[in-house]
Amino acid sequence: MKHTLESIAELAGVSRGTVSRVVNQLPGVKPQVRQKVQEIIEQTGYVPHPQARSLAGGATGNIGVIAFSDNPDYLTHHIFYEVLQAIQAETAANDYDLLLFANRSTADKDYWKRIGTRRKVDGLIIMGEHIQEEHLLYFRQQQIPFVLIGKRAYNKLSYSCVTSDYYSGARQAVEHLLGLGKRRIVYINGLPDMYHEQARYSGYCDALAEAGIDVDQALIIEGEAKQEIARVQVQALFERGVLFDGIFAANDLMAFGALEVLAQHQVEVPNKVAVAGYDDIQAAAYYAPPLTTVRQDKRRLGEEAMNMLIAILRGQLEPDAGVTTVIESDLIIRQTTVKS
Amino acid sequence: MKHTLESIAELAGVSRGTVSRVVNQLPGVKPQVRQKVQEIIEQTGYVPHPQARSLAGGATGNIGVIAFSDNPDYLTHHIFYEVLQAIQAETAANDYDLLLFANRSTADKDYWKRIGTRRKVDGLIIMGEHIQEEHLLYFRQQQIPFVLIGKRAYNKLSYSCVTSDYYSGARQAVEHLLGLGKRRIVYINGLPDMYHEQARYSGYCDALAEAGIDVDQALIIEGEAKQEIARVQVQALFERGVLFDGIFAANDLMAFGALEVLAQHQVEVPNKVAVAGYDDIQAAAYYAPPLTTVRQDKRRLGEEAMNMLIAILRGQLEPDAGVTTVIESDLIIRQTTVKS
DNA sequence: ATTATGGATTGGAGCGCTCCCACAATAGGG
DNA sequence: CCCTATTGTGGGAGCGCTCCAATCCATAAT
Repeated sequence: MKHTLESIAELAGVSRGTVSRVVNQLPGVKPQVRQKVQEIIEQTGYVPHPQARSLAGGATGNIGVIAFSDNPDYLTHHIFYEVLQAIQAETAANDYDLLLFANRSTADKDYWKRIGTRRKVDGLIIMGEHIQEEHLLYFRQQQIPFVLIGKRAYNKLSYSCVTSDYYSGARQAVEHLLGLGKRRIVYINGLPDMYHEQARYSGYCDALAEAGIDVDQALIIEGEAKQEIARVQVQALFERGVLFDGIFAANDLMAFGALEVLAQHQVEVPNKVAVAGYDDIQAAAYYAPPLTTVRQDKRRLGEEAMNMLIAILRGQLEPDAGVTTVIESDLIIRQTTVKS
Repeated sequence: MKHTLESIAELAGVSRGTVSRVVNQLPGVKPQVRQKVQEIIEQTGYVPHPQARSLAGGATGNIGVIAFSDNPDYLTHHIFYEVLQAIQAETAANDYDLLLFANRSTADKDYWKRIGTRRKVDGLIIMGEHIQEEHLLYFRQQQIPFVLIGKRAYNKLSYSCVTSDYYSGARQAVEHLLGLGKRRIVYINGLPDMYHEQARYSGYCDALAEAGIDVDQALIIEGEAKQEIARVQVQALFERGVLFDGIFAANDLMAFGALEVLAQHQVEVPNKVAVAGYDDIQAAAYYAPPLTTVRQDKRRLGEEAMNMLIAILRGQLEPDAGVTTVIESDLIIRQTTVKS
């Protein structure tokens, strides 16, 4: 039993237009008529046809999520899937459906453009490490409203985003290490050209500054944000004879890499060297020893991004308003810094 | 510059119908005409409007994935997100888009029905632990072709599915434990009413049988598939004074639970008791000691499911053909069974 | 009672496609 | 060279909706 606007209209003894107004909660319908129509809709279980609606110029009722990452295991990477999960829940709660895209620049170079050409979404949440200004300019030009998760600096672009407080997260971690009496704290950076790496680095520097310690560039490690790279680089520190008593890594896997090297050199953790990571991936709690790390609130990250996007879609927020919502992070103290 | 069938038709000097036939690769167009039209399409970058197409009775170009799970962290749970990732990649490669649904029966009870009423997908991949026959009957009745990941037994229903080989996975794990000389192997089951739990249990029994060992029901533990439950139940084994020298758990988290209790009782692993898990979640490799476990090939699970669904959508496979594709699993040997 | 006024309601046009039938062009057989 | 098969092509109808004049109907003001 398929119902359409027309069939509902007939049943209610009104016209198509009126039913449409009721369905879309638009003004200009007498309360009694609205009520009557609503009853019929309830009885029949009528649901508007999304494709027809969207073809006629309305919305699609879909939200897109795209992850820009060259990592084929993008979902596994960091905390994507936990954020995604929150977004999905929020999307469903707001009666939208969720389209999941993932762009690996290595494969189909222009994959991400299909979001524009196919026009299947009303709005977009953009995540990932490989977001380019080009991408955002395109979506803006295609008039697809978007919200970023994670902040970035661009020349020509003002956009809204949700980001966790990397500055304060890093600062908490480093202050914690300082509080343990550590003075020479290595910072294992990821790719330093990203906004959040800079924020973390500032947190690191400010924490040291407040403790009256100068930043020693010999303790700053940069490179790809991978476990293997961290391992090699911490090994190099040993070979160069650099002394240190603490390590703060920009993500948990890099902390694991550092811990492996420490174990190889039979350095006592946390007594000789204390280690803190970032992200609180599931494995962090299970690592031996369990890893002290900064936990991002992935659920809120996703929720706030959706709320912001919905505000934009409802016209309550300008698409290029450039609002930034910052989500606090918590330091989770485990045994790489404090003996249980 | 927006193009439509009509505008392309005009440019090519043919009719809408002809262009449509070219776009959809239908027969009945002279080669030269087809070529000509194809050129114009290429030049203009014309892309058919999916909503219009679908309204007019065509396909949506979307594949849905739904996870039935009461766990709010469904994506985190087991290996969902790794399978999802593979599905996404495969979907994109086949020029479909992916809609992600997640049903928690606790929240909106009829959430999953929107997939039927909204008709946004051409086909569905169904995952999760809480799939009911009712769900599948509904999708069948709504004529939405689907493929399951994981096998199940239903009365009235024949469906196609992709599942990993739980029987052989379990058997490999148990044979491995037997090979270490273990004789009294505990099996920590999840919810035993599921097909794959039964398959695993058969694998366990058959491995024992071949080694000439009788199954001792005192060694079989059942309950919810959670770390906490496993912990409590292994603790109970100690309290009851049950002797054992091996543990095979139906998932990694339960293996972790068991290992915690062993550590508390200062039981040497693997010498006194060897432990194997199932799934190979990321944390398994990082656990102390690293966990021997059965790795499911999540990528192939997703890929095969998509391939099967696409075959159905192309009419190459009957929706109710009842084909089962079995994906082998590998035993990953780590230090809970073999000292490094 | 009559007209202005503004909100409620109607229904046509059109979104871009697929489906399908009618018709045109071509090929084959006598 | 004409008549019939066959294949190729054109375009109307319609999918279910939104948008937008045009029209209708109350009510209040004259």
